[in-house]
Amino acid sequence: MDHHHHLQKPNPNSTHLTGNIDTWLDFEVEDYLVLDDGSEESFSSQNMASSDNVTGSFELASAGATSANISNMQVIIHTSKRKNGVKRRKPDHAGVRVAFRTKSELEVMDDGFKWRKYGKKMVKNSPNPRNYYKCSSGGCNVKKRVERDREDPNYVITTYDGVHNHESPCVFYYSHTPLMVPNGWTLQPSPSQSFPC
DNA sequence: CGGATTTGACCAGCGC
DNA sequence: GCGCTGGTCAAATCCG
Repeated sequence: MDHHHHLQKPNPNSTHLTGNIDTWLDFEVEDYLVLDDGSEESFSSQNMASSDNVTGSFELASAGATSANISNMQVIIHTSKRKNGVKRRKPDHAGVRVAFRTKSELEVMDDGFKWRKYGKKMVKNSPNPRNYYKCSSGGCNVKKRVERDREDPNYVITTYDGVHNHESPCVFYYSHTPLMVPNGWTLQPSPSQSFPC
């Protein structure tokens, strides 16, 4: 799969961010894939290549030309979980799940999509609630969960589940090739400074 | 009034 | 089966 595309960050709508963009973009390679609870299978970059749940992974590197200090962020994509060969998830799920972890004071980040909150749950062993969102675009059943990291409350863990059947309403430039990218992100053929939203 | 959110109820896996 | 847990539903409520 593609390497080293320029990564456009999700829409950092400043009206919803108290911190600056640098805070928002403060990813570290090891920062993203900590899935929280024991029921989740989590992958490290080492074992994911051998995991049969992983359909694909790719590495995104910033071209370094912009002020965006995304450095070598890596994103995990994996399919529906299986147990004893039986899919546990509903078939209408696209089966693609992406999780990453960002340092943010805000739980909700504007990633360019419209989300409708449909649930909130306290999870075991965490003082922080987990919030459930569904993409509010018609016919698109992408979901995401947002929760604050249990052992480092400065971080927010966002898990996207599924692939949008539509483009982000705020994408102006995007590749004509339907590459698989994390929801809310777009691959760009070349570095760009413009973030239309 | 219409759409989003809140919140307890409900449900489905899973382990025992 | 039963209880625990996480995910979803939906009625009530909120808010523009």
